[in-house]
Amino acid sequence: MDPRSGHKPPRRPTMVDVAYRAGVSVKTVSRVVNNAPYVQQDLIDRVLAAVAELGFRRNGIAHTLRSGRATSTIGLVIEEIANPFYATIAAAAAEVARQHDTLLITASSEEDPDREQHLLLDLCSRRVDGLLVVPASLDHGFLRPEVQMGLPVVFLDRPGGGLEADTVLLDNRGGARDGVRHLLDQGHRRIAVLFDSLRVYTMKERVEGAQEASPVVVQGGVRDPDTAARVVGEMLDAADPPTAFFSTNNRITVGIVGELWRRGSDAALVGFDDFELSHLMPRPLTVISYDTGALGREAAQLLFSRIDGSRSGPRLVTLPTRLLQRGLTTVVG
Amino acid sequence: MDPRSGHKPPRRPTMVDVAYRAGVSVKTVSRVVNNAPYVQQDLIDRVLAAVAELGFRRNGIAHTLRSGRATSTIGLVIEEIANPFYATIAAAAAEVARQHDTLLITASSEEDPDREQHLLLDLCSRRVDGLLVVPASLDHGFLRPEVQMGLPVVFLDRPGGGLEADTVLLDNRGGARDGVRHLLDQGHRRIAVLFDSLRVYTMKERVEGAQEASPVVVQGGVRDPDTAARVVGEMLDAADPPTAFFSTNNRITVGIVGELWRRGSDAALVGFDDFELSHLMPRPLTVISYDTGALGREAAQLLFSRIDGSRSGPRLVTLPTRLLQRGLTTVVG
DNA sequence: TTGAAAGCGCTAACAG
DNA sequence: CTGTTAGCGCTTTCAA
Repeated sequence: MDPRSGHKPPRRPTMVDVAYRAGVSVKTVSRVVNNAPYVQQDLIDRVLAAVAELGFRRNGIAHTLRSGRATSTIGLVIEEIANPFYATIAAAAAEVARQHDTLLITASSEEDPDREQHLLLDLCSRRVDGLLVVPASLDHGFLRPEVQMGLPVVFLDRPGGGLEADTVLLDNRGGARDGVRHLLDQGHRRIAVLFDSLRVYTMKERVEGAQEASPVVVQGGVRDPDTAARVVGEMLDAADPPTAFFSTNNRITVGIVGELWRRGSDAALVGFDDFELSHLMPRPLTVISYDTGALGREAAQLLFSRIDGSRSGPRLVTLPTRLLQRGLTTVVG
Repeated sequence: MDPRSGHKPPRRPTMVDVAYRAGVSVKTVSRVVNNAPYVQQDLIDRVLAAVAELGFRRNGIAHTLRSGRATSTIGLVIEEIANPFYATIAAAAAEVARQHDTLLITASSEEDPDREQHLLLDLCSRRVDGLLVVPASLDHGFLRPEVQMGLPVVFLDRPGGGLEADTVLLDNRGGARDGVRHLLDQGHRRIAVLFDSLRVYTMKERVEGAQEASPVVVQGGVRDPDTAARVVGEMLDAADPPTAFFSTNNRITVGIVGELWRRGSDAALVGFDDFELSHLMPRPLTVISYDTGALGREAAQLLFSRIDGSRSGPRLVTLPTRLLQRGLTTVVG
């Protein structure tokens, strides 16, 4: 590019530039910029004028490096930002962070352990003040050096592996148990439980919770609503069909709702997770609900208590679930 | 605290520590850590061993300050992280960022112009490489110095004010026009348009687009589903009721669906925004759909093209909408 | 191929 | 109250 082409020099003004322009020392500029006390109004005015004229803005990088203070940034590693569950967690964490004048870097692991590790270590390099992690892998030992040097880590939704750290979980097992008991109370004895994979912590807990309540028919590999619909169809067409279904997540629940509605079936349905518009589903259902925001909030609060210096042993918080009636009570068709 | 209480010194090892331990110079450590060429394998091994033993991790703050390179961070300021619309935008932006080895700081303005300004300037201090902004205020002139010094800014969903910058919008006006025309084609002549506030850019565009297609009855102040339901009830109970409703966002749409269902009304409904589970709504409806992810993706791609040096004039991208049939086709009741 | 010295922009610790 | 000096941890010269 032609250096004479009139582009403003892309170099940002520094405190030295401001000091020169205002005719004061750099330290005075620093004091004014940081609202330090004991500066003459006269100098304050001159500095602020120079700041405005030059378009100066403190370089937070240099500030953080020199002062050794916190970056006022925390990291959140989740599976998928667009998923409403994680989005709600992120929003709650961001709000707690804001109360501590801290910003949130959110990144998706996409369930990939390598990616999770890469992201977490990158965040460590950036010297975040703390880490909120929905584990995608079973081993987080690679974080141990960082934790030993004072980096607080909180796991949420699932326990982390190979690292002692605060953890916030849902009562998956208890919720599932309650859900199946609810069906038993209504007289159901043939109950089918649909789940995706037992390798996912929450799913395993939920299936086991269901089994604690009653012997049930379990069916895995249900990874999306369409599969759920197909599986329900097959079960209802088979001999001695289930009179009730228990779903272990809301994607499965939605698939079941659709299929039961299409068939005009009156089979009962209890599903883990509430979801938006569940009250407008075309048939009644019961959901196992919980406070997703609380998950993020509790985790973030725990994190900041550590950042603020709390040194007690690792804490485990388990959040309760509750049953709610959902769906339109007039049957469609 | 007792200094002898066995806590590991919270001081992180630096390249100096690693160099000392490996018996090499700091510069060699730097070379190894950064995978620079021309280092003897022997030294590489010793340095890596020392790195592992000490739990060294490069201080990204110092790296960024000294090298003057990008922070590999971009900022996204939206209204509300938990809202699926913004969550989808954030996910798309994060994915594009990832392709550029960049992390995303997401912050909510909560529609508060002061908070928006504070957040944006904070992000500038942190020397993010670029800014993605869903405007909450009408004037972003305060960003001009930063933009002049080379900070790329892209507005999305709404135009920014007082600042020339790339912008990515939806075709709100055209979508609304198409929606109302769809109702006209079906023979409807008494069409009610429900909206929240004309001070919101997208809402104003949508209402005006509807009016471009046909004279309609407009009703503002509809800020949530319950209000929408109440308003619909009042309209249907009045003399000469509308035969069709046009909703300007999905919250209003959901409220209308519920009320029409409760009344068993066969009034037609077209709503701006598609939404999750719209296909399971207990009555037919038509939605004006668009690719929310594309909004975030286009904006982020535009941002990175600027970060990578593109210097053409400000660009405006408008994304298309399309009509889709939703809802269960058997009427509930 | 390796190292010594300087310095990124800022603030801590002094001295005045 | 204000200024000078040194240095955060790293990378960029530039010698060796």
